[in-house]
Parts: sequence; structure tokens; C-alpha cells
Amino acid sequence: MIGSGALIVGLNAVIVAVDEDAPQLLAVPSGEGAPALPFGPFDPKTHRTFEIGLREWVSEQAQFQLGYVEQLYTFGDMGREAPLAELTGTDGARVISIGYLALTPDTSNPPEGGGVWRDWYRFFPWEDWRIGEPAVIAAVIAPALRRWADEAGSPGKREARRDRLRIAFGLDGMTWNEERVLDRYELLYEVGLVTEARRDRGDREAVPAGMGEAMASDHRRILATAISRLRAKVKYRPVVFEIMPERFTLSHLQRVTEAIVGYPLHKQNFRRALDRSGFVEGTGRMEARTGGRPAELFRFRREALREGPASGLATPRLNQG
Amino acid sequence: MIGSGALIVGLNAVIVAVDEDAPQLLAVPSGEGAPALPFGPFDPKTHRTFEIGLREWVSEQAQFQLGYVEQLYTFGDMGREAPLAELTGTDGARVISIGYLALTPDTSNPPEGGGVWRDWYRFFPWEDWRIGEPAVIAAVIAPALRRWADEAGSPGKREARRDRLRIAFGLDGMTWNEERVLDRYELLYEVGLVTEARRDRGDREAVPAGMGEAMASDHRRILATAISRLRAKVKYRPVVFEIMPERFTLSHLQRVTEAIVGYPLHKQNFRRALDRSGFVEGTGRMEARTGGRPAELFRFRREALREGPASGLATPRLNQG
DNA sequence: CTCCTTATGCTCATATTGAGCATTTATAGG
DNA sequence: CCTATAAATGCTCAATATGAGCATAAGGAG
Repeated sequence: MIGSGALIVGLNAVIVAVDEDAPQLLAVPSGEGAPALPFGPFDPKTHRTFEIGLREWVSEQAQFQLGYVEQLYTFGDMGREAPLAELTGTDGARVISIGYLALTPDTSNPPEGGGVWRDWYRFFPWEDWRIGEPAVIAAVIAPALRRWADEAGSPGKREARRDRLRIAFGLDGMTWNEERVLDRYELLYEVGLVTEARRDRGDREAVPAGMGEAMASDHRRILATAISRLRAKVKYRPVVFEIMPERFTLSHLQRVTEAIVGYPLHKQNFRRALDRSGFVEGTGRMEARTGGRPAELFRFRREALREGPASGLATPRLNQG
Repeated sequence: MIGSGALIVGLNAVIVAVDEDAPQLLAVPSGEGAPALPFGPFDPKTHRTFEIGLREWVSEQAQFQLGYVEQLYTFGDMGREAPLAELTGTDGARVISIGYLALTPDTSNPPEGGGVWRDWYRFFPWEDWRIGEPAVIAAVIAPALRRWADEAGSPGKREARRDRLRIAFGLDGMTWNEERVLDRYELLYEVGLVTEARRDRGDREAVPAGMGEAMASDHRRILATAISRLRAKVKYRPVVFEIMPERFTLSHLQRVTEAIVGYPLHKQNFRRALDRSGFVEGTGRMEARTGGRPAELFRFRREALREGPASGLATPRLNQG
């Protein structure tokens, strides 16, 4: 056990794969029961860089090679450690976590080490707009947030709170911005609508139903950061292909993209833009689909990265439900 | 002195202001002579969050309040510490730096603590395309990079190196992407064209002229990260206003934006887009300019943040020299 | 009073987007 | 073999957004 005042640097990985259409996240069990993100200590003596350290313990623990890896953010607020103590075996020390986003096309093998793949929308039900606005927003979130805004001390604060919730959740005619995943989570935390918020202040009362599954420590915040980053990134870098199999149909690519951004896309326009981007090329082979005309199998053209200026996939929103 | 094996977490701030038109950076002297970024240790006992810690020592050391602050990246590669030892008084310990970008409109007072404002292009001459392609690219960088590519062991590696330099520097007809500041710096470091690269491997031979001023430790890399981030961010968030004075002319705003992105903008189109964005409003007051028709003074409409979906300034490139 | 300089206004041709309609090509069931 | 269905693809059209440039307006300096 390490005494208080000490500083521990850990690495947390949000490992994302995709199972046909749902975005999947590698979760490991934690002592408390709430799922956690894979966590590994950073050892300054043996790890030359963070990324090397990360790849090393992931491949050790989960028997699993990471492909694309990107640093997200470093989390170090006081108060993170208590819930982590059990998980990391460090008691009282300040724990800093460097969060990483990792993408892999490899979802087949349920990885070793007790990890399981979990649909990320299980933790963020309000983020999935693929089949329209999630009911929990109108039923639970919006009313609770408005109540919270009304309770503010001064008229000025009330206005500030109202602005904040309108921007975060696209209420009152403002448009929903799918990239504000972290803003929304932090707002819900502050208002006390997610389990972690109550747990962290010792309140054992349950939150309303539909607010998603809690995670250990501040891992849900880290996941929110990862989703925000990934949703932004698909639009300016062809990262989706890091989680696609070698060959895929355009519909599959669309389903995966939709799963990431969280809203339905206009099929024809998605294809038109994809076509212009030059990111994919047909293989001539067909997929033996279920029902309907067979689709051609495409593959990612890595060369495209060298050609144009770096851009990602267009995500033409499909309006109307 | 702290023994090796220990881990120190520090905070580095890239503090940016703008002096009429040049982007300015707060630099402090380091023991070696090369300028450094302000650095402060992170104390887990007293700092509740990184950001609080950062603001605290900056205001203490530089007598100076930070406005906008954003975490950039956490740097921890082995080998950073040697050059830092002198600067931080820690010898042999592994030093991790959490880099922050801070913006302030306050450039007037040369801050306390020995810091000075420095034009950031002094460290990155090849990044300033405001008056056309910097001569050093064709004269020094491109030939050296091509030589490096030709020296690669296998044809495959040669091609990979060629691709890399073409993408990074927009050679051979590829377009220059102003956001790849970090890619370019890392490439130059790898090739040994910047002083830091040679210093870090004990080579005392000078680099070619025109490759910019070196900084302490890996601070130039941190600065490159900051510039990359800021160049990307101005396009999707109205962050420029964080370094503008309360009132400004549209030309001034344009000059500052140009200074950040590093290329000239098409004036009329810049204004048209700005106008549509609703970010600014005229104040009716005029600036007593030097030469030419007086310009109206504008101010940032903070309310605009609440209105549309979050976007930044359009940066319509002005083509032709 | 004229020229120079910078601020502003406007126009036009060309992409890019957002929405939908129309065809083509399999599979499943009489 | 013929027909209804389900997808995959192809195309069209109007509404915007973007890239370039011409034209005017308004001070200050000879």
C-alpha cells in the first residue's frame, strides 16, 4: 500500500470495436460491481513512452493487439482515488490517469482477463438518436434540468443554467450537437442525475431509471471524452476504417458510422460523398446478403490518405423520423 | 534532489496573446539559454485539479491572470528529463508534463518573473505563409527531406518517407495543411534538422540557418502541439475573441486570425462569413486609423454562443500571392 | 482638389448539400 | 415461370455556401 501524498500515474484505455453495427467497448469488472475501463499503472522505469506502456499491458492482460491509439486527456481531479483504491490496490495516493482511445477491428474473440464487450450506449442512453430522440430526454432529463435551473439562487445564475442546458441538450429549438457528449455528462453529474454523482458524495439514493449504467471511478467521464473525440474525429479523419473489417459493404460502413455519430445518415448522400472522397474501392465481390439485392464488398484505399488534404467521412444527417 | 525512479508531474503552459497582429507567446529564460515555456510542478497535496494548480502558479509567478485555458497533451517520453534537470531542480527523476494552452488578451504588461513575449513564428519560420511560402522550405527543408527519403534502406521505406514528407509539407502539388504543425516538427526532429534533435543525441553540430530558434527540453514540441490545436480550434470555436481586446476593427480581427492560421484570408469573404455567424456587432464608434477610411469598432457578441450550433470563424484562404 | 489607402458593398459562376424519385437485382412464395 | 419485397444504386433539382473580383465610400496627405 502506498501512502498518501504519493502520486501514481495510470493509463486507462477506451478500447472500441464494432460488432456488426453497435459500437462496442471493452469493459472489465471492478470490485464494486460497476464495470471499469482497463487500467494499468505507468512504470517510469520500464516504459519509454506512455503508448508503449499501454500497448504492453493491454496485450499482456487482454491477449490482444491494439491498432490505432490516441491520447485523449489526463484526468487528475482530487477525489478520483477513493473509488479507485480497491481497483488499483493503492490507498490514499493521488491517482492521475492518462486516458487513451484505441480502435480495433477485432471484436471476435471475447478477450482474456475477464473483459467483455459492451455496447457503449448502455452507459449513455441519451446519446443514441439513431431511431429518433431517446425518450429519456423528454421524460427525465429535460424536466430535471429545468427544475435545477429554476432552483438557481439569482436570476443571472438561472439564465446561465438555462443556457447551459439548452446548449448541451439542444432543448428549446436549439440543435442537438452530437459531439457534446462530455458536456452533457458533466452537466448530468453536476445536477446529480447519474449514479456516480451520488456515489461520490456518499448519497445512496438511486437515480431515475433510464440514466444508463454507472461505471467505476470517473470512467464514464473518460468514456464520454472518448466518444466526443471519436464523433468529432470521424468527420475529419478516416478513422472508421480502423474498426471496419478488411472488406465491408457500404451499408455496413454506414451503420458503423451511424453508430458512432449517433444519428441516422442519408444513404444516397453518404455514398455520394464517400465516392468523391476516394476512400473506398469496390472489390467486385458480392456479399451473400439476407434479403434484397446483394451488395458489393468494398475495401479501404489506404493510398487515399496521401492524396487529398486529410478529411474524414461526410455525415449527412437524415432528417425527419 | 529527487532520486531516479521517481515520478514528477509538471504543468507547462503555452500562454498566447496577440500584439496587434503577431501571435505572442510567453517565454521564460532557462539555464541553457534556450527559452522555455513556463513550468510549474503539480502538487497533489494542495492542487485539487490541474487547472487550478496551473492558474495558481501562473498568477504567482507572472503576476498575471489567465483567461481561457485548455489541456493539450501529456508528454512523458523518456529522455525529456536530462535537459530539464537544471530547470526544475530534479535530477534523474522521470518528468511528465501536462501541457496547457492558455489565451489572454492581456499583452500590455511585460509580465513579471523574467518572462517575455515572443512571436511564435520565431520558433517556426516555416509555418508563416502570410506573405507566401517561406523561403526556407524550398531552400533548406525540402532538399534535406528528400535526401533523407533517398537514404532509406529499402524501396518500401523510401516510398513511406516520401509520402510522409509530401503530406507534412505539401510538396509535389499536395496542399499545405496548416494544422500539421506537430507532424512537421516531429519530422524535422527525426531528420535532425532542428537543434533539439542534435542536442538530445549529444551532437553539437549546428543545424542549417533559418530553422528557427530552439527551446529548452521538448518545449518546442509542446508549442507545436499548441499551435496545431489553436489553428484547428479557431475554425470550430470562436476562441479568437479570447485574445482580442474588448473592441476591435474587422481588419484587426482578420490580422489576428491570419496570424494564427498562418495564411492570408480573403477579406470580403471573411467578412461575409463573419457577418452570417453573428459573432460580432458594430458599436457605432470608429477607429481613428492611420491612413485610409476609418473602420468601425466591433465587439464580440457572447450571446452568439448560445444561438447557433457551435462553430468558429471561417478562414477563406486568399489564393495567389 | 486629387491621389492614396483602407473599409465596405455586391455580383457571379461554381461547388457542395439536403431531399427525394426512379431503377436494378436478388430472394421468397405462389 | 411470375410477382411482391427488400436493398443497393443511380440521378435530378433546388437551396446554400464558397471562391474571386469589381465597384464605391470616406478619411488623410500633398
